[in-house]
Amino acid sequence: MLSDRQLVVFRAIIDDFIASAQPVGSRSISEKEHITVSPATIRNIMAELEEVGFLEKTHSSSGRIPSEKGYRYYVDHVIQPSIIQHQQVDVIKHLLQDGIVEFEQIVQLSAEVLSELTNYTSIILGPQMFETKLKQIQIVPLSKHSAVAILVTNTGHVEHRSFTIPEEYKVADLEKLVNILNERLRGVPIAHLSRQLDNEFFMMLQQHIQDVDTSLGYLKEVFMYDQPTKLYIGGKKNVLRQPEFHDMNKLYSFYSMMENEQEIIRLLTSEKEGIKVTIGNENEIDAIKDFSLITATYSFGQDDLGTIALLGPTRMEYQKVITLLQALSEEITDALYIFNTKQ
Amino acid sequence: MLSDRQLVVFRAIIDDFIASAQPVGSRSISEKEHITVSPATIRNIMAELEEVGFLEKTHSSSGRIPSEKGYRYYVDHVIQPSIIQHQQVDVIKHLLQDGIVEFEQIVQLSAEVLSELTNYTSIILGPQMFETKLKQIQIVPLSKHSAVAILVTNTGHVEHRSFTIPEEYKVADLEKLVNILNERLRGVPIAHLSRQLDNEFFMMLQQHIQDVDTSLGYLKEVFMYDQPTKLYIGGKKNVLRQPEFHDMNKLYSFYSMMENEQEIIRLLTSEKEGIKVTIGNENEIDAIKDFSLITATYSFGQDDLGTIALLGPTRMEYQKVITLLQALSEEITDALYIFNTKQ
DNA sequence: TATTAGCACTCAAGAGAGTGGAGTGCTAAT
DNA sequence: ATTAGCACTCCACTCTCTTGAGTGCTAATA
Repeated sequence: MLSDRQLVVFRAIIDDFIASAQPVGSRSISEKEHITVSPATIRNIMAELEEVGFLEKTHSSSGRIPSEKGYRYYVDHVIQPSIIQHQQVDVIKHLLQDGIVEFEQIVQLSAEVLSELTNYTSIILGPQMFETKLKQIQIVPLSKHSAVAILVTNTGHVEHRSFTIPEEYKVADLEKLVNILNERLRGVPIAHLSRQLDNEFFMMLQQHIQDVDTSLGYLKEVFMYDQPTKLYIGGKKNVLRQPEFHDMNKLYSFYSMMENEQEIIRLLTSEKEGIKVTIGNENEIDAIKDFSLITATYSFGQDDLGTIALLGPTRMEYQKVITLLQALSEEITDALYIFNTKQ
Repeated sequence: MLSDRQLVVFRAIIDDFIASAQPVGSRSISEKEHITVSPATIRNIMAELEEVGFLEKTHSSSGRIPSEKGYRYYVDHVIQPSIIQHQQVDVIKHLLQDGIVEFEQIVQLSAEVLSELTNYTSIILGPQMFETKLKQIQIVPLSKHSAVAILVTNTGHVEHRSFTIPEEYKVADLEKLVNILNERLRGVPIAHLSRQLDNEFFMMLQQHIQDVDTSLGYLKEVFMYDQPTKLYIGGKKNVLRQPEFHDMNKLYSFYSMMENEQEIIRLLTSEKEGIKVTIGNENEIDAIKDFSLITATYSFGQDDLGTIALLGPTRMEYQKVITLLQALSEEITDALYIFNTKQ
């Protein structure tokens, strides 16, 4: 689509703008080492690139800035699968391999490191536990009228919830119930728990315990929290370092969005594997229409996908960030695979 | 210290500035309903207030703004223990009483509501668990080489950590160990757990299990996480609404600090009960030398203190905020008391 | 035919100068 | 004691002017 000449200039302009955040003039491009033509020639090429919609001017006599369409082309066709940023990935590699203590710690730390390496905001979405299975249910009574239900998964994840024991119940009843549940529910995917409770067990339980309705109601409530997908965010402060966001309204809507976990989860939840780049107005959410979002998936077990993402200005270091995310997602997948099989 | 006249004017100026964030002129004060004197008289009084250091000018012919010393006097001597903001407290009261499901949810929600009611940033520090006691230890094996240790407190709090089982161990050994620990440690304050493990049990355990050193080492590691004091923050975006913070450097240092949980915890951890106000430079941490911090404590059980705090500009609605925090801390204390005794 | 030097043109951004207005302090009159 | 009145100060705004970095176009060049 673009001639070689155009491509060279286009890339130079994008790289320059990504670094400086300032409109790029023909002179500064012609002065670059690998470019030998005069500013006038650059201007002609720039005019061509503007013609196809890859560049824009901020005013009639200003330098050029890349358009969103330009970034899109850059990401899709210009970026080369480059040499992976070894030094950077290594930092995280060490984190992941050194001592895998707790999955959550790793992820939290990865998010922080990632945002420091890039100066953007990093978001990591914990895997959705489609494949995670119930290992054990336990109920620890705290007093006559309250108890904690604890739920352990095969991945070592622990969820818990305290609840009040209805008057008419006895601890013994609960224990009986838990025993039955443990026998029958062990190995059931977490995601199917509440459905399971509804279906097959209602009848069976009736044989053992009276007043099934209430007890089921309670248990369902305990297990129903719709699997809180955990979210780890690092470097929210980094938006403040970008000149394009030195604007209170943009900042406000950004930080508002960042306080709304549900929205972020919706934004990042992805079915497809691989890297996805959405640029500026391609984003559905208004608050980040000035941002670019790059997401990569990592796998957890065979079917579960988690997401790593970076959120920064449309003027983002796509090349660096994409290779970094790609490498990192593989690292995490590997680390989790080891983590999984060790168990 | 201040005459009645001075006090009336002083309060009027502070209230005006808190509302407008603009230097206050003599005319606008003299026009207030409850003030009958002329601007010239106000100017004289203003000069007196400036003399004692309660007011400042931004330049020689500007209106007055309160100094930090002025705010200090205002907080210490001018604010009246006012009618409690019933409507506002009621919102939270309902939250707390409606259905106490999970302590953490309540606190999280309180933080959000608090920041919305005030337009400042709210921080709630979970109680330090001096008084919280161990209810039960459980170990759920996940595989041959890994297990999760779960720790339930009498307050329904659950902590967990997964760990690798050393080669030479058998699950049976662990179970024996846990049984012993459960017998002997039940009721021990969480804070003393690891000390207890060190002292008395070493010898006793030796009788039952060989290779005590290693097992103790593992268990200590599991229980050692120095009780992560949980932090709930709401309304970080609200700083952006304050004109005095429309400055990237201030914002950056604020948000940087907000990403540093340890520092916040250190800032809020308090030994004394009651409300504490620190204004501007009274704060030790540079990042909030332009802020005022108001902290109130709530009690959890007999000895444990948690903290609720609000962070806003020095131009803060002290009166409203102080009464609100006071009321809220009582509500939380009450709610927790009920929560505790129910168990 | 592609390149480039040259030139006229545009526009943002910054510097000065001028103005209006909101504020002050001081003094003299009430 | 209070206040009207006045001179004064300084910010904030507007206007104009200048500068410089950029453009597009044209005509000359290789």
